[in-house]
Amino acid sequence: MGIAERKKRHKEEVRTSILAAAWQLVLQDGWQALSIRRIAEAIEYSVPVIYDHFTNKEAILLELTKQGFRQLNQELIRAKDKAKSPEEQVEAMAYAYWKFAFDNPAYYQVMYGLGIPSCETVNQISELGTFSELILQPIKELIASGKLPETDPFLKLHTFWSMLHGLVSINMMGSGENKNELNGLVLQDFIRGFVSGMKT
Amino acid sequence: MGIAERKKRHKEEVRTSILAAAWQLVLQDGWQALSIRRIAEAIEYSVPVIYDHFTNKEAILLELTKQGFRQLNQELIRAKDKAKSPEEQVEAMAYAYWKFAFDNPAYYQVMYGLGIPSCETVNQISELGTFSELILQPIKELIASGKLPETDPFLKLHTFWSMLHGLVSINMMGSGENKNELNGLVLQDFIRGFVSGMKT
DNA sequence: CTACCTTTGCTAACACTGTTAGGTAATATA
DNA sequence: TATATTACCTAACAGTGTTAGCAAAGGTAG
Repeated sequence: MGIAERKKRHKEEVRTSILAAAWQLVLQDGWQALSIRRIAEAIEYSVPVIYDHFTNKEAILLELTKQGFRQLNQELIRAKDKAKSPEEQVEAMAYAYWKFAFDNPAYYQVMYGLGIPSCETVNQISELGTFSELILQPIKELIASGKLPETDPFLKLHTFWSMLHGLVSINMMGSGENKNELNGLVLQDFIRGFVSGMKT
Repeated sequence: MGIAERKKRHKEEVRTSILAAAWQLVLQDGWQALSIRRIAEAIEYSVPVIYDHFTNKEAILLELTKQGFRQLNQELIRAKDKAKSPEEQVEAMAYAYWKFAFDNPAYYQVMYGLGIPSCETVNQISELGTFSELILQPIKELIASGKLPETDPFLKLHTFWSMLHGLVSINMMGSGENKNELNGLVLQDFIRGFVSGMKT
């Protein structure tokens, strides 16, 4: 039954080519220029073929969102592994998160801004679980070693993530000039306020 | 020359009716359901009339964004006037910002998420100036009274705004269940970390 | 090898979207 | 009363996401 496998493999190839084409189009011309017809043209198939692989345009965006979180998680793991103490791990992950966002603005845009993340779509991103636990671990260690006041680790994670996202989000739309001046400082200010606030 | 004035007044009426209709449509069916044709139908005019008042659909969104900031500014002023010390003012404004966002999610969505705030559009929102100065003032007072280390007030404003936006943004998409539990706590955690961090 | 059936892929359409060209009828000015 | 302006509309263009229905190729069974 190698035939069925070959077909399945080919179908998989088309699927990934759809995602690759979509991603390339986004990198070239931005999210607003992404359309089903353009994807179809890029992969040299007709439009309905895309709907054999994805039920929606939103499903394609969802998949790209997952890709984004997978890559972000990898960067976070890499940063975390380099650091030793939980304090340094949290700090390094904050920097890595920030760096990922500004290195891959297109990813960051679809992971948040676009897709209009409703409750339903958010729950479909299993990668968010890995993301959470990645940050949760050093926070729990800090609590266990008594370096954090008696707070809910989920609450701390939530605060950490929220603030970091806010920093990235606001700084990404910043008005050209004073942007470069503040960019680095703002992150340092956050690190000082949140992360090193846990060391005491 | 009362005729020209009457015409001008009427034109103004149509303009505001466009904005009112757009806003009502958004409140009813969400941003995704807002279209020029639906607005035209609601105000009982043909489609091109709308383009006599707004060059774009984006221009309508921009105007609604400004409305949102105007209302937010009002709430901030109200909160600030109730408080006495600069510390309490900053704290009260954080609460007011949070409350505004969750009382008017549609406004908050267009002010940030939608419109894809680029550098150009952001610069067109003059209300952002008022917003900034509103928060900047108590921060500067804190610096002047020596309660803050020698930092750039703009940097502190930036951090304050960013974190607050992040909190709101992440908590708005939260997954139903643990949302209600954390909502209040997260803001308190922020206040404790940022505002009371300035008191020392 | 032929008949059948499933899969694969396409054309063409539907119902929308934002935007605009061009014409008509009403209104105010000379 | 003639003219110019304004107000407004119909109709179209070019694009969007999505789907119904059909043709052809592929593999399967008699």
